Amino acid sequence: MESAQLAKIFKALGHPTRIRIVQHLIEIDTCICGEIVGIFPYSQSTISQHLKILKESGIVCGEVEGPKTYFCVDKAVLKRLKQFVNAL
Amino acid sequence: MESAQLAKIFKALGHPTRIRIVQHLIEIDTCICGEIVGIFPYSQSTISQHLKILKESGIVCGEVEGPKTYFCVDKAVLKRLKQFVNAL
DNA sequence: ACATGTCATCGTTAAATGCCGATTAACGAT
DNA sequence: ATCGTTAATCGGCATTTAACGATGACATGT
Repeated sequence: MESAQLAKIFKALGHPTRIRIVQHLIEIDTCICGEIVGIFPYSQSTISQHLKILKESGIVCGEVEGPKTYFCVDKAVLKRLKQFVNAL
Repeated sequence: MESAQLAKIFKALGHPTRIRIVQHLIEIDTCICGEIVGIFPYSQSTISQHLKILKESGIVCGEVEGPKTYFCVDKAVLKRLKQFVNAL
């Protein structure tokens, strides 16, 4: 992985709320935006924006199912991230 | 480690140049600011600023030795970072 | 004492970020 | 066809970031 792509992932994780979203997604395996909105003291649009950033970095993926979108952590990307960090 | 401190480290690594600075510091073990300036196409002030951000996150530490400052990666912090990422 | 080398900091600029409320889009149920 | 639910996007705002050149601080060599 090149530093530009890695930087994007690190940048995405460079916000407390987004770290906790990722942690929650790993625990829960998958969940919809609305559930995450219920956990944090931020508006729906803000959480949606955070999810967009996480998605764009590649660490999280979302699957549209009807009106809902199911989010989950991309395990392959997470694995690559772990490999990179461990190689440091 | 709490998500606020971790986010700071991730944020610090959320820039391609800063990732490469950290990689270089790990390879070289320790080096002065001027050497890093010579590697990247950025001004001395910009590199100094990047080093400051890395230092403030805790992942890098600098030791003033006369007119020079020797930078190196804080291995304890790096270890904690690895532990956190691996626990994801 | 003075010049040199090394680095941090200041001031500035353009761009990006974080947050919000409001709007829009799309689906499912009535 | 309309309504409620869900989520993405838009416009706006204040703040932060990334980059630069210029300046300042300090130790060392002459």
